Amino acid sequence: MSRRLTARGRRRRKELLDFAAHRFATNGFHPTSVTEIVDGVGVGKGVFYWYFESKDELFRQILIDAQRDLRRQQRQAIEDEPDPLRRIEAGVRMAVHWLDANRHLFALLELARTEERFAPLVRQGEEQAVADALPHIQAGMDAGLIRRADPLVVAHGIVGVTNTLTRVLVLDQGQTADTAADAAIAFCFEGIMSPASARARLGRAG
Amino acid sequence: MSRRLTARGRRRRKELLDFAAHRFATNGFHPTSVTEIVDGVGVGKGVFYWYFESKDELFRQILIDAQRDLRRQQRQAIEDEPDPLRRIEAGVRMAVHWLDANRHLFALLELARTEERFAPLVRQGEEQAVADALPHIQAGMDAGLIRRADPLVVAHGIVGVTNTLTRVLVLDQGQTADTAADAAIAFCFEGIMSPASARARLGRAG
Amino acid sequence: MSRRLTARGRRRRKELLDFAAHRFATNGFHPTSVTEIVDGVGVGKGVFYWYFESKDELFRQILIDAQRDLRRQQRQAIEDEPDPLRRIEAGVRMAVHWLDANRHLFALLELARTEERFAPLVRQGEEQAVADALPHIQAGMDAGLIRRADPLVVAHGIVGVTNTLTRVLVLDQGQTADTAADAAIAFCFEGIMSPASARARLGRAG
Amino acid sequence: MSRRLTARGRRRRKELLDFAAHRFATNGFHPTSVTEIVDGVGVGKGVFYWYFESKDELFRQILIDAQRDLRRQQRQAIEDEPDPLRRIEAGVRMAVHWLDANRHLFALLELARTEERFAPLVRQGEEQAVADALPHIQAGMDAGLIRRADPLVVAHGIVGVTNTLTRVLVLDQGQTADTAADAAIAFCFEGIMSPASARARLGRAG
DNA sequence: AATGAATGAGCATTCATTCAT
DNA sequence: TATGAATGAATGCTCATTCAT
Repeated sequence: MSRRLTARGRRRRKELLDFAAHRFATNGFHPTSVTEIVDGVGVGKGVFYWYFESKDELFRQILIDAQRDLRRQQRQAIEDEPDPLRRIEAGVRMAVHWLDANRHLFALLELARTEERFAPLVRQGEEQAVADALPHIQAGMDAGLIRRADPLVVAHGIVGVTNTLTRVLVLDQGQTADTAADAAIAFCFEGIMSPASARARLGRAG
Repeated sequence: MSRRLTARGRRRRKELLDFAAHRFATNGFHPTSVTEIVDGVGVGKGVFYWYFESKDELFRQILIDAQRDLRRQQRQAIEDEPDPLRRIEAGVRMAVHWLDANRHLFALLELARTEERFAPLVRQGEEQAVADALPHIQAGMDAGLIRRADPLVVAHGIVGVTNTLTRVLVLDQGQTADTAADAAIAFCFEGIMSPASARARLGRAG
Repeated sequence: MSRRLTARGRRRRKELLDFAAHRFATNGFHPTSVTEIVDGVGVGKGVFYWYFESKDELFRQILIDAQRDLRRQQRQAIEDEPDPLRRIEAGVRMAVHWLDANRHLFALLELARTEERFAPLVRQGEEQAVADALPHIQAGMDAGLIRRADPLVVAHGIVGVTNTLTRVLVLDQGQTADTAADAAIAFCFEGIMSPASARARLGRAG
Repeated sequence: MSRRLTARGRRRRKELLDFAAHRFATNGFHPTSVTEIVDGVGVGKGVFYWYFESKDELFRQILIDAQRDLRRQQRQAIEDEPDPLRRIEAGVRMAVHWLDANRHLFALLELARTEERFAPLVRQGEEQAVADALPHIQAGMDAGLIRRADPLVVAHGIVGVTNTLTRVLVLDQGQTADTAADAAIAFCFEGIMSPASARARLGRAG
């Protein structure tokens, strides 16, 4: 594919991508038919296959675009922060906001992870995100701000808390992105123990 | 469809449930056809519809059974622990072990969450799990072991970290369930900050 | 495929094969749709795929059956003839009659030869037919009844004349199979030269 | 569609005809799409429909051109031969050479004959070829060089042997056109019987 | 003359479900 | 209980053809 497109062509393609993304998120990938998509956009069936090689390829394109957009925004959000912990905080905050604003894409990424055909793409994006976070975590450890631990575990833990709390607090319970971000950051930074019991545990662990 | 079944009938039904669960996890729900399932088990199509009203209902049954099993095992793991933090730890540890041993059901639960038709079932199971955890978290707070915070946030945070780290460390990277459980518990209990910076942050926060 | 079929199933399958063979012969393979076939037989679309793996496979089956039938009849026609030339004559005669009686299959074999996907099947059948004829040609040569020449060329020449004259005389011009068979046999046996000029040519050739 | 074309236009048209002829011969008429053709030639779709009314018309044009070319060459090959048998021999020889050199067109003519839509064109060309041969056959009979028989049968017999042996010996077995021509001429002229048995048969037949 | 974009009927095939036996 | 056979709507995709530019 990768046709050379006119401005009009690029607009059509975008229209199809957006419409499909919303339908996939609402209805699921399999239950959403190509017919449904082209009818929704108001074009003939051939148009779909003019812009995309297949329904699968369209989905892949949506996933790639989504991950690229999130990454770009996270980078921008982070770039001016000098402090490692603040950089992590900014990244988490931006993730929550992005997932809130693009909840259909959030749903799609989770969906894609469950289909062997698309999972590698999601995993790859996630590895990228973790790789992006790693230097800051490392810097935090070097500066004595972050506990010594496997930076990969730290990164994945942060991602897990962020995604889960966004889903529950923002999407299910309707709280604001900022509230959810605060909660996620607090959980990630301090854990659940009280300072007293933490000290006790630390003492035990060495 | 709550037929009264003979022992042989119950075995047949179980066979179908198990085979379908594995196929769904490997291939996806939609791409796995009823024909594929009955062929795999070696029976005719009528048998399927004797035991299950529909393919959807079969999937629902798998989900219900899985959640019931996990819950039962978690309860057993917890019941002898007197200390709230230890109860939480035991719960997390059991979850990681169960998700490791039943990774196809893990995949299925994630899959079901992405399909509006099945998502309520998963959400309901999760709410149940959170409700089960809440008293212990509350007890931990009352005993001064756990930081004061919204217990719901705490519960969901724990679940998020547990699921994510199990997926990444155990399923993707092949580490043992115990290693992953240790990592999850450490992350949840202590967070990522070093004691020093935690003290600083606490001071700031009030 | 090669399902185990009940008597009813075998009848259905035959119905589909016959109907499709006639449609393919009249309309062509590509222009005849599966829908057309199942509608013509008066069954649902699934029935087609219950009995055949694909439209291609159905066509292949038709070709195989046709070639098997022709071969069987030729064998029977020949078996009581003691004289090699008479055996060849009987074979040609039977071929003309069969092609007349099964003109739709005649058309199909020619059609199949033009599609790379099916051509090997036709070529194989033809090689079989030639191989079947070879011993009689050889016997004729050994008995001094047939000119010494490459038996393969002889066999293919006979097949070519037989097919062509059947098509032109019987199918296009409406003459009887017997008339066409006489013409084919005369052409093959004696060629087109007059005895006088043949003698002259023979003298020349040595 | 008999547009007046510039020199460049004529070249483009020829390019499309040639490319299509080869694709049709390799892939079949139906399986070859217009898109495939225009992509192969490196032009847009509009160009195709500028030069040809439809895909069918393009195919018809290829067939007409092919038959015209073969006929012209056969005429030239024959014109200097005074002897009727030599004229027939020259015609057969040229046919074998032409079919060898233009095997894709050979395939196309056979293909076209199997599709009711195009068959009349092929039949017409063949009737033309037969009509062209008839006077020479008649002259041969009048001169006592050719056995008295229906000249039409003689003509079609020759065509059948020529086509078949060319296909088998040249295309399938890779022999030279001249070898095949020799074989075809020998078969047509003398038939398969030995002189002795021919005499016996002649005596019998009258 | 030429292009990229669009059309939409049509195609082979699948599949959840039903039913007669 | 169980089976083989049947249903037919629906699916992803193709393709000859048309059209605005």
